[in-house]
Amino acid sequence: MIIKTRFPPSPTGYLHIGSLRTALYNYLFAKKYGGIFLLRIEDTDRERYVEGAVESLIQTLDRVGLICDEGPVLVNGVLSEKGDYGPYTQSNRLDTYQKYAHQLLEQGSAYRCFCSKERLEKLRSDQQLAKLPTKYDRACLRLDSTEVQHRLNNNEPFVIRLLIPEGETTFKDEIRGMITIQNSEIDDQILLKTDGFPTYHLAVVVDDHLMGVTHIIRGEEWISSVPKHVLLYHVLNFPLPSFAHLPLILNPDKSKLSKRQGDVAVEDYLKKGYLPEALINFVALLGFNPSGDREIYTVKELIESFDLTRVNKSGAVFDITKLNWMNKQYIRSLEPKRLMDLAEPFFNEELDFSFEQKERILAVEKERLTTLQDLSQQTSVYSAIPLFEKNLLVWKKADEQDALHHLKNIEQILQDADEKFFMDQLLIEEILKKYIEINHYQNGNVLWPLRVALSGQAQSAGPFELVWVLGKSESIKRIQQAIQKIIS
RNA sequence: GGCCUCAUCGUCUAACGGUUAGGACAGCAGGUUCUCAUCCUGUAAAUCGGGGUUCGAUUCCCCGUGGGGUCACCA
Repeated sequence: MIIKTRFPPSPTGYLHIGSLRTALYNYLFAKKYGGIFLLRIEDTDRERYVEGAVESLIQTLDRVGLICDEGPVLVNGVLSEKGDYGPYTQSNRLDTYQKYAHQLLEQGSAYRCFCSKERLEKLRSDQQLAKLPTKYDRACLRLDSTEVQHRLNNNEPFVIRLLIPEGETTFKDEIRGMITIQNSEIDDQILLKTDGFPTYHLAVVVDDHLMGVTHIIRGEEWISSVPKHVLLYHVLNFPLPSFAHLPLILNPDKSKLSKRQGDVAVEDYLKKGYLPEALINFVALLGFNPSGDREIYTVKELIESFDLTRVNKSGAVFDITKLNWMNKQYIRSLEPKRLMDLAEPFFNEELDFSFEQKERILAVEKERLTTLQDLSQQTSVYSAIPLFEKNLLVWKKADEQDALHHLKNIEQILQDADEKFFMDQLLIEEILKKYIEINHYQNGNVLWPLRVALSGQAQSAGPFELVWVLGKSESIKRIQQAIQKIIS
């Protein structure tokens, strides 16, 4: 049997962090067993329809590397599908759901309900007042067939409800074990709405079966509706898949992760300069741990070590400070080309750096970045030197004359150096350090004023790096300006 | 409130029923470095409570307590 997992988002226009983890775990599980990762669009709520949401969803999944094996794909920006079980968008499968809903009607496993929303709301509020469980009272189940026929002839709108039998329902969750619930606790779930669209419950069961899904891995918020689904599988005579419900990702106050308390959209984090790799790594470890004392894992390693039985049962707080740390790790260690691809959009366009300059700036500044967004603020120094007081040029253990002396000498060294010198950061360091060594100077006496002359800042990248990025003429120009500052 | 469910440092987590309860992030204190960022060292910090079972419970069972989820013609 081929393992098939699925990720069925409702297209709301953004990808929730929790959904990212759900998608990732589905992906990891499928890949680990050589299975199929399926993407399905669950858009049966037309009131929440968002134009272009599917496209942006697929793009986001693409950016974080969660490419589905089956389902909707974007080819040159145009939506199409791959796989033999389509369509993979539920709004294109209405006939299928209706067919099964009517089959259940004929079987006597479901019934029509003509109750208005108003009546249902009243019923619910009365039940709440009386502190009773809120359940449909099955008024329409008691309608005789001539009455039903009469209402149908009158074109009265109706929904189709699942008739929950007596007894209890037990199912196995791969993470939590056996769970049993009394059927009397379950409402006669609406399967087909008045508009002919299915509810989640019907659509998910029908689709998962028809599409050959073997493992359902999703958030814990679904656990209470599993019994309905199990009952549906039973009356539809479908074999049961495996269920695994993931613990929730939490706000710092331990409630379910929500807007209000920070960003929840993957797109927001990408926009802020968090790397896809970091996001994936971070989210993977929210609720799962391969074994022990490691934090950084490649996707390949995650696939190898993924194990549903090692997924935690309790919720995990989304801790941005740890994400920041991890993002920093990835920025510092990512392959330069990949990093540049990700970082380029974050350079301030007004600064107008050449690609080569960007490469050097990134090589230098990546040591100091928490997110790529920091790039826009931290790089202006390479474009123009900020204003600064001449006192800043003086090393704490020296004086103006000392600074002047060294700046002049280094200016001369740079003047005499050829272009090759400025191409090689290590060579720059070697030559300037030699100047310090042979004259028995202290590092600070030379490097502090040089660094300030080049950056205009008390805190910046090192002087060798600055010379390398700024190049010959700009470096010399800045040193000359500093010299003037002291003299005048 | 009913039902379901969960429970190790502030946070993410590790620990065949036997460990001085480990690691990471954040914190604090030092150190390296021209500054920043790194890096290094050290430090503080947890098994929710009560009963069992056992020679021995973080680990198994029960009861509390606390948290969370869910109770729509939303997914």
